Amino acid sequence: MTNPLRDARPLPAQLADRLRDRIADGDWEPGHRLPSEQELALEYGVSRPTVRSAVARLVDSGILRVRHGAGTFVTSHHGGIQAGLQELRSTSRIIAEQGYNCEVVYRSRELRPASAEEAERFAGLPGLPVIAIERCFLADDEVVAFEHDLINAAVLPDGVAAEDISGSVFEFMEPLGLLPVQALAHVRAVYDAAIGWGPRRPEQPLYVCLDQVHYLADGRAVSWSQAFFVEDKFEFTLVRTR
Amino acid sequence: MTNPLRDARPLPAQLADRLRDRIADGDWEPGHRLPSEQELALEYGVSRPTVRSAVARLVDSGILRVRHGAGTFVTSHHGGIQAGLQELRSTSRIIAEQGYNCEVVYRSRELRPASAEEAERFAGLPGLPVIAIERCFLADDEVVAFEHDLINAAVLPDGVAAEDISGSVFEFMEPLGLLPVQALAHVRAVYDAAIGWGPRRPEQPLYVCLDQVHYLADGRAVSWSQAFFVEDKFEFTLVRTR
DNA sequence: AAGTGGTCTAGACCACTGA
DNA sequence: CAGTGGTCTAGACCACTTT
Repeated sequence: MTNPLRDARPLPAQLADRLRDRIADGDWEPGHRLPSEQELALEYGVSRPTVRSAVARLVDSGILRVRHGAGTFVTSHHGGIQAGLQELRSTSRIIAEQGYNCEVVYRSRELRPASAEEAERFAGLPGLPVIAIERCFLADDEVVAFEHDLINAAVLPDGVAAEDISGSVFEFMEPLGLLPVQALAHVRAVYDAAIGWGPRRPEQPLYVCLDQVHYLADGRAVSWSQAFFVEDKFEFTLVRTR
Repeated sequence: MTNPLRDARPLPAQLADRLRDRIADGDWEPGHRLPSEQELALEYGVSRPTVRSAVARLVDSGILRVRHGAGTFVTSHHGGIQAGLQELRSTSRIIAEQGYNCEVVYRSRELRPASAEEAERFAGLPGLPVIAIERCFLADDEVVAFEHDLINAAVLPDGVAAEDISGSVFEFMEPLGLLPVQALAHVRAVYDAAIGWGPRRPEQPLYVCLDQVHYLADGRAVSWSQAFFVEDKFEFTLVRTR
């Protein structure tokens, strides 16, 4: 059976957060060299592969740069909200961690049966109850993303209503023990005036779309999320290796 | 499998290719379970972490699906050219490996000094010699991508001319020992009629742009590539983990 | 030469699946 | 229950950078 107590995040992700915080706090300035992987392993009481995995995450996010034989260095970064594509984080958290004031505005929230196409995403039958959400994200009062979410209501405990959800979906799911641990994402470019809404929508309806299904630790699909990031407001980085 | 070759690719990448080939050959059909990680490790003479790393690459590409406790399964795939974003492969190879006939058409090839902005990408000075290339990729006679490349001519051996380059840039660089091992990529959405050219350009000028700098094993930046993938012709997949 | 990151191994222990 | 994948460790050896 599933053990609800043992859903701590993996060590590399925890360590990456601690290192990210130290950099954000100015503990290590841009250009500065971090302690060696060996030293970090000792300091945090983990193995060197775990340190390497944590560092790799921050390299993906564009925060660190590694130079073979020389060391690991803090990069200085440019415009846009930095986001590593490979790390699964809630949109609001990505925005907030960059020092912006993040606000989430809901346009609609509705419990309804899923269409055949929608149900297929959850490997479920048509008519499966889902909570459909439309919302947008603001960073310092500027619209930076729109998001369409479909939450599989079958995995939610009884008595949860669509109106209970506000702000971050991740923060809503976490106390229920339903935090997604993995997402299978597709990347698309979208040019569609029907996506944006509200008075502050961007002039040009051009978006990077992350179409992703979120999975729980037990493999169940918990949500289907289509996030539309306003082009130029985000800086999506990615490390590709041979 | 001890690895006697000096500049061989990492074992996980080699193993991923061998598994990919076996799947392409129909050795394992969609839906079928692969041998366990332990068995694959024995069969190929590598450790289990190496097998896991290889499998992770194929999961990123959408070719495999892993079910905890049950096994690793071959997925059946849909439309578009499948490409895992995290794996660095040449555009022509991605297309060819999906069974399409890949053709590369060059529009221009030119040796010239880099502008200030361009040189910055290479951490070089303005005036740095670069080879600028414009080309497009066809899969089964259909245009699927346009690409602008800038190759740092300072890393090329003397006597190499812009006209020597044809087909895949990777295949041109490999025998020179200048194969990139890593790319730092930015993902953007682009809607611009100035990108496409030629009689077969797509009706709608909407692209997923991979803006990437390629690095050699010694850390030198060797090329700056802006690849514009025609929306809907590619299926870029990505696994995001917590 | 010393110290750094790059790669890979062997193996331990856990959680999950399916018979 | 046996077998599978999920996670993490300890350490070996190599290539590279710096002194």
